[in-house]
Amino acid sequence: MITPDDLRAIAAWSRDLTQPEFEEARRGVSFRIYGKGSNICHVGDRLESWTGVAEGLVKMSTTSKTGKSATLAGMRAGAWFGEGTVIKAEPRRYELVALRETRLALMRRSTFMWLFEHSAAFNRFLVHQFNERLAQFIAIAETDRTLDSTARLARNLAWLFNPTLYPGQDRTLVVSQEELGLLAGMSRQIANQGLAKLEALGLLEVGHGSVTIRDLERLARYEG
DNA sequence: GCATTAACAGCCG
DNA sequence: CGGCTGTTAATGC
Repeated sequence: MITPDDLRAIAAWSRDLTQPEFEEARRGVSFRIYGKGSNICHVGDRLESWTGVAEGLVKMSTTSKTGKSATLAGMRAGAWFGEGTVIKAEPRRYELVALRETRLALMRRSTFMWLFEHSAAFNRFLVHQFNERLAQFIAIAETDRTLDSTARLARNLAWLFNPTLYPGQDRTLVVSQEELGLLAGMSRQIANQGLAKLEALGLLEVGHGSVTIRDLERLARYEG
């Protein structure tokens, strides 16, 4: 079972629960580690747990009929996902890949359903998260075909700093240019060029193995 | 033109 | 040292 401090650290939603709700959540969470590049699940898998990223970096993507892979969301430590699959008790509709060594927190379906039935705070969190994801997916539908590589990079980066999905995060993320390339669907070299462009515009600052956001609003809206 | 892979020197932790 | 960065060359759609 996860310690209270660890749960609070990796799950912003847990901080708003009542004491009994928090204890119920704590009892239902366990961990699992995935190696770099490993598949967490394929389309159609019945990964029945609600899932949080405790450490690492995960890509959620779909593959079109023509075989092209498109990123739906990048998720860093603190992200939680899979509620749609758990609530509807249906197979996953997307692929999940660990872009680096990743530790996932798995919440039993029964625990999730208990919180869903009993906790107002938990439901508030779910609504906010649904709302944010919907906005992201609408953005994909609107613009994905026309965006150049730099704009795709900008959007994928902005997701990782979404203040609703990651409340209280600072402006710096430890992430390599290769990982950003994997996330945004481009080679490391092109990710490198894109970062240089965005840095020149003052939207972010590139460090050695890290990125610091300077202007999240403009980064999220960047379209070339 | 814009992307990819391969290669490599240089830098950083 | 090992990993990451910045850059170039060769090549492909």
